[in-house]
Amino acid sequence: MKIVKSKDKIVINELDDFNVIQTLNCGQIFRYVIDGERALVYSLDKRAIVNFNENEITIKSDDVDYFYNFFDLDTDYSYIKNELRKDEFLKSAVDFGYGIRIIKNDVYEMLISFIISSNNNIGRIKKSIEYLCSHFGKNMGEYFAFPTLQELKRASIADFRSAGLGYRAEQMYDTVQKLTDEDINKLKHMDKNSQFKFLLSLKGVGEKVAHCIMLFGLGVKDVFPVDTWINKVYNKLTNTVVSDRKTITRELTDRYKDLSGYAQQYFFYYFRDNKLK
DNA sequence: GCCCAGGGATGCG
DNA sequence: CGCATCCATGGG
Repeated sequence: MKIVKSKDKIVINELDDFNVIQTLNCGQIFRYVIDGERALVYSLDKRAIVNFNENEITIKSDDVDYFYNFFDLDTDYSYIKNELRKDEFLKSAVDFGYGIRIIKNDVYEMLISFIISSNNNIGRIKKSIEYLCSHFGKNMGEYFAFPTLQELKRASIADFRSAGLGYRAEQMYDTVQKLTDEDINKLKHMDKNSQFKFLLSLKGVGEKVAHCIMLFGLGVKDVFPVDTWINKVYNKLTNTVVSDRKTITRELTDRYKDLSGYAQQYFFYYFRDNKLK
C-alpha cells in the first residue's frame, strides 16, 4: 500500500490491504453513508469524505491526522492476513474480506454504540445512534456530532426510549449518569484485565459488548467478541451444537491469540455476508 | 402470528 | 459458578 498524507488529504494507492466498503460494512462502525464511489464517515464531531475506486482511495477531512489513525494506516495487514490464512477455517474468509481494516474509534462513542447493539440489528442500531446525534449532539452544519458525555447526561429514560432503545433505555441512562470523563481517560491507560472489569461494571455491558469496546475503541487485539453469528460459525466449523459463549470465547481466543480481533472480523464479515452457506 | 438481531440482567439452585 | 427466563422493537 502506498500512502501519501498532506495537510488536507490522504491519497492511497496499491490497495491490496484496504477496501472502503468492506471496512465500513463489517459491523465495527455505525455512522457512515456509502453513495457509489464516495463515503461519508463520522467519528465524534469529525467527518471524513472518502472517495474511492479500484485503484485509489482519497480521504479528505478537517482533521487528516485523526482519520489517518482512525483507519489504522500504520499497520501492515499483509503480515496479519498471511498469518491468518494458514488457518484452515479462515483462509476463504480472509480472501473474501481482504480489504478489512480494524477501525481505531473513540472509546466513549464505542461504549454508547455497543450498549445499543445488544440483541439488536444493525439497521436499528444505526437509527438509534442517528437519533441521539440529531437530538443531543452539536449541529455541525452538514451533520450532527456524536453527543458528548455532558450532552448525553441531559437525556431522560423517555428520551432513550424515543431513540428506540427499548428495554436498554434504563441501562443506558444508568451508565451515562454514572460515567465521568475521568473514567474514560483512566480506561485508556489501564491494563487489559482492568479494562474488562471496569466495562463489565457498567449497565448494559456484558462480555461481548466489552470485547467490542476494547477491540474497536481501545486497540486491544487479543479479544474475540462472540455474538449470534460467531456462535453459528463456531458450531458449523467444529460440527458441534455449543451455546455457551464463554466456552466459545475461550477456545477462539486461545486459538488466534494476538490476532483474535482480526480473525473475528474476517469471520463475521464472511459468514454474515454469505448467510453461512 | 413467529423468528431474529453484533446480549445482558436477574434470580434460583 | 451454570443455567433459565425475561426483556422492547422493527423487519423478514
